[in-house]
Amino acid sequence: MQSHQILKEHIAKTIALTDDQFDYFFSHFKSQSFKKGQAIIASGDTVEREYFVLDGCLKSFYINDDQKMFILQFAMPTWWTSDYNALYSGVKATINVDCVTNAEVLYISNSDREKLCKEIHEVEHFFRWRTNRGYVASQKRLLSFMNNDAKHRYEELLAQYPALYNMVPKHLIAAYLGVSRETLSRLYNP
Amino acid sequence: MQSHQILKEHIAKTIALTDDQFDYFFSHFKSQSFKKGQAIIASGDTVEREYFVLDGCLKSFYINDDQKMFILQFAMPTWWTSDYNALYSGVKATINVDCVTNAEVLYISNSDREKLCKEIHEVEHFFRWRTNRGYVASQKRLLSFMNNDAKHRYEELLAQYPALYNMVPKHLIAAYLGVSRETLSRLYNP
DNA sequence: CTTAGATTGTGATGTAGGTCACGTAAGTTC
DNA sequence: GAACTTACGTGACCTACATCACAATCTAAG
Repeated sequence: MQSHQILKEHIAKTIALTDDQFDYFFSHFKSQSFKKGQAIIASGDTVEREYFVLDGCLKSFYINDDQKMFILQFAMPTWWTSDYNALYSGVKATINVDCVTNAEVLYISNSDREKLCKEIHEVEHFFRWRTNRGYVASQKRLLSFMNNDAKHRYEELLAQYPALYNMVPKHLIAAYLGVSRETLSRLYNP
Repeated sequence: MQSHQILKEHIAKTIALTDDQFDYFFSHFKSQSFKKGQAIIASGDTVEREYFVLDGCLKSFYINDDQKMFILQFAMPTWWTSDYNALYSGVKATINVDCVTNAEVLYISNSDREKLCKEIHEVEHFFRWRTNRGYVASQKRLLSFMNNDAKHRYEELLAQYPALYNMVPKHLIAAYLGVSRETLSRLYNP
């Protein structure tokens, strides 16, 4: 499927744009291919773009002072990702984004998104709802962290993304769950 | 200060409305007083409104099956709160909101907010940015949970809201940090 | 084929924080 | 001002998970 069509169907779930409007909207995106392991945003970068995944899987993650990795999000097809704090506030990136698998993405610059939001009211509506959903999801995950143990969170994750199990190495799943890879290993090999 | 003025100054930080536009916007809000301890949203409710705090302090929290409380947010003056999952999706509340102190709030219905967002492009922009900031804050808190121990999170909280220390009982701070009140007590009485 | 790097399992041991139990002090209510 | 309730501290013990160490596969590059 064409990237044009993938994005169009994704947008159409939230707002109704005419074909001309969508073509104009789409003209602000560029596509790019990445290889497995390749970095898209590195800590310290100036972040100017956000990414829409067409194919493959990205991860956004934080590396702490002890070089330990914490994964905020796996971005699958039709997911958006970036270091939003850096993108919105203009500060340097503290979050990294790279490729778990080979990946195809569309990207749009922060300024083009803002321009489109201003020009087309419906587009602003779309981005408001996208963030609304992200906010609710983020609060749910926070609650799960406070409330549930690692085993419970692991089952939750697999229920939500069965594909992940055979797609990404276990130490990345551990980094998403916030446990050590050893503990994760013991969870399903008791 | 009048509630009209408090909301006006809050909104003006993000968007520019004419006086007439703001008056129209404001006409969709109603004010309400609550006593300390009073419930605003209870788990199981249908949620139709979101709340803007004028004075006092609210908390939004989750109660798990063991009757253990987890605080998502303390809402201070000029903060917004609700069960956003319930509000946006029309499902029953799973989050509770009540008053840590006596409180004055403004509230607006979900349908009036959506109507205003449609009628006034700038208003939609305001709510998009409000959620953007909330999303970034929520991700930061999630990272802090994964990365830092309870003592670190406690110091972070006090740095961010020094007022809380003398305003809310310690067991609520513990419920925000995701530790038991005993552990919190031992953190600052070593 | 061969070597180097990932990936995963598993034992031994350490620790942050939970739970239970009890005591004290400070508000509240009648 | 007595009777309750809420807030807070603290000791004893328990548990989930981290860390360290080592072995076994598996994969990819030369």
